[in-house]
Amino acid sequence: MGKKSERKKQFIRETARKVFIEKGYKNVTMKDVVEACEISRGGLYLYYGSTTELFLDVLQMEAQDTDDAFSEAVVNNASPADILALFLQEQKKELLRKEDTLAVATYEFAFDREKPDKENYLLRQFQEAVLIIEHLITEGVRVGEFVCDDPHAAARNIMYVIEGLKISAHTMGVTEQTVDEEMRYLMQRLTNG
Amino acid sequence: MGKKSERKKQFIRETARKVFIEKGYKNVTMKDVVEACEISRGGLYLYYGSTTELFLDVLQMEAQDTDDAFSEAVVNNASPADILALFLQEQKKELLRKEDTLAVATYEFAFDREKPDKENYLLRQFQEAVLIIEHLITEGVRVGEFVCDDPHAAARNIMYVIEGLKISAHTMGVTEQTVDEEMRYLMQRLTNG
DNA sequence: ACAAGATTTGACACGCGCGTCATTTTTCTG
DNA sequence: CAGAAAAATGACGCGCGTGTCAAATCTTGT
Repeated sequence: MGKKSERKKQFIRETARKVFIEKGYKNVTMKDVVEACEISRGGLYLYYGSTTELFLDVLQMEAQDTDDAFSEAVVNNASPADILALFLQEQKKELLRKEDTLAVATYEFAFDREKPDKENYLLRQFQEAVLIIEHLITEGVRVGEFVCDDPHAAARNIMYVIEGLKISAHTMGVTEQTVDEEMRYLMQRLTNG
Repeated sequence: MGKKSERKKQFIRETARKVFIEKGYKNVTMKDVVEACEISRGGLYLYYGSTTELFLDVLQMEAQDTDDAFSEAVVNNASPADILALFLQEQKKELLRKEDTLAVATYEFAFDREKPDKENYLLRQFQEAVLIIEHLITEGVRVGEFVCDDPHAAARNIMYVIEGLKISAHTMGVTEQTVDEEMRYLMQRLTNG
């Protein structure tokens, strides 16, 4: 495996990502990927043995990226309230972006029940986010920006709301206004008490 | 179509429901249903032309049932706080029942459908629930049980949390304790202010 | 330039799910 | 009870997705 091979594998991964975004998880066939990549059937199997294998690799790449984004957000040391507001804005953008997200594919994948929970991408993301928010709230309380008895519960609550909004966005449709109202409600509760 | 036919159709519907619960939506084939019903392939096609048609019928039956359950809950005129607590308990039971629910199949189905929002089962359920909760909160405020500035926002918030818990239960796993804590958090916010 | 090695191709065989329909079985009716 | 009508059967043809592999093509080293 030279760097040539690695580059091609990366190309396939990135192309497949677009396919998963467009068609979800279950609807994607090797043929779809082959055509999107403009390579041969056998060529694809040289790198990935199944759509599942491919999707796992795409997810891992995605996790890498979003982890970087998280780190970047944490580095900025504005006030906790500002950072939290920014975080909510990011989430809003993400969950309203129906045409350019792996969310549906990821859910579909998670629904498939016969596989190890070891690599549970969703859970990991969720727990990470809870930790970050909890930390923000605790800081906010310390500097007097927030009022909150139980930062952990509050953080988890916020994440459940976001999960709810996310799944709602992809199953029943959610307007930008609704999301705004919900986000405002979340912030307001922290600032009021 | 005599009543005999109708009875058989009902039998197929109920049997198919179990299959959808067990295998989700996308993984169900006509063969699965045929085998579960112990009828012939052609026999099934006499009643349903596709798994989609079948699932829609199952959903409709399900909606009928839960609507009845809702009505029943509303009839009881205990105090708003009690009714809300009861409602949350019901939701908890429902979302922890991983092995006996159409939730996953319904999500999978919702992911597929692009156009007909007309028959959006999830949205309808959600909006109905918001209305009920909003009403409960308003009543609760009136009799002094609850403190809440914006019952509509609060109600919607509760439902988003429940949605978040629901999807979490089926994708990352949620313990009973977690759900309890979350429910308590929701109630507490209404009683404190 | 040439051969050995590495890479890529796409035709192929296989399995599966679908929807049909000629045939058989059951039920109805006079 | 016979004949008609209705209901049920399951074998069949079709399309599609899968994974493979011998052959073709491209890359190296000399």
